[in-house]
Amino acid sequence: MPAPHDPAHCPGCATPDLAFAAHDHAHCAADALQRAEAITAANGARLTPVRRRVLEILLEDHRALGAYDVLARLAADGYGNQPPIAYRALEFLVEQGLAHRIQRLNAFTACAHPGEAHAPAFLICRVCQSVAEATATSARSALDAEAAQLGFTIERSTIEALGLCPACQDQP
Amino acid sequence: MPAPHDPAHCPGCATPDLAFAAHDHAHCAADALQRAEAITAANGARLTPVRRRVLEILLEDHRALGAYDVLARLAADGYGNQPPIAYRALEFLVEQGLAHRIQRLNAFTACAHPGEAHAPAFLICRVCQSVAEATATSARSALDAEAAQLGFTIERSTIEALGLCPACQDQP
DNA sequence: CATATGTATGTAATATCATAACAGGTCAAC
DNA sequence: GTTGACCTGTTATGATATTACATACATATG
Ligand SMILES: [Zn+2]
Ligand SMILES: [Zn+2]
Ligand SMILES: [Zn+2]
Ligand SMILES: [Zn+2]
Repeated sequence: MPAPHDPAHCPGCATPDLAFAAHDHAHCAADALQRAEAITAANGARLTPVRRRVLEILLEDHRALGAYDVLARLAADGYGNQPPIAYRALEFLVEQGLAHRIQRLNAFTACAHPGEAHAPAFLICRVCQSVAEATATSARSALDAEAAQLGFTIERSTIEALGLCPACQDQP
Repeated sequence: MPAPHDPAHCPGCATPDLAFAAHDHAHCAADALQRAEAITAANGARLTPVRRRVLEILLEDHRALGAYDVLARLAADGYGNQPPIAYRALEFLVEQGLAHRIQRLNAFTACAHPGEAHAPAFLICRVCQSVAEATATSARSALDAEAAQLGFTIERSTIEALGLCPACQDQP
């Protein structure tokens, strides 16, 4: 088990929204898993083996996986291979704030900021399929303001963008 | 054929984002259809009977319809009843900027500002299912700025919000 | 007018994504 | 040790979307 560490002094943790930047992803993933344990415990929820495994799979890289992709991986690991197995675990992770659903892709990705209140925006590279979770605080406030003008109360928002990540802009 | 009119002096046209406001929706829809004729003509595209009918169906109110809902309506009108009939017409309308896809609902809605460059945000009421197309210019700029910081270039964005429209907030 | 070409529509088959409903297992509280 | 809550396994089905190919229509050209 990795030693607990202080995010404020960790080079990996200091850089936000690092999906597109070179970073110690093993650290990134291990840290997320460790937080997941703490968060679920605090919520009185159980991070069971399947659920934990699904999170590990999502954490393998900064991409989004469809439920059936996850399911195939689970089946290979000896878990059940029927859709509800994957959908239930994914739903749990989303409820606990450990994963997000990407509407545009009908897919799921691990949350980059578990346990922190945040308004995420997702930047999806149409070439390499990587997905970065950016902070959309200002976009979200602008949206709230616009909605308020029309008398609409926002409960949940979806902010996603499709385009080219830094790496894929350089080799067209 | 309705007489052409000057949007700047038309009460219906003067109020933007009127989905939630009481308005002359017949005017709203007729105007959109008339614009659609002009836009497709200008683009050298053909607003054929099916395509026109699909747009009319979407314009019936400020809601989003699934492809199969549209398809059922088309079939009732004597058009083909296989999925591609609906999907192709919808795709055409989206390409021409006459309709938008609502990712969250797997559904389509008529564009409220056809022919105008605009960054739309969709406000979806979870009670009455109405969908308002708001202008998300400032939210979109904020998103562009955040993306630019990460070196990401946005090509298309999806901004959607789920919540309560003014009418549904009053009767909970 | 005849025919070639591009574009639109009709249809069948299939792929992909998602949920309902129920059965059985685990675990802790009582 | 029984109860009840929750989790997992399984079957079946529903909802959304695309591929591939055939046919019909428009219009451009000889
Ligand atoms: Zn990482
Ligand atoms: Zn997140
Ligand atoms: Zn209207
Ligand atoms: Zn629009």
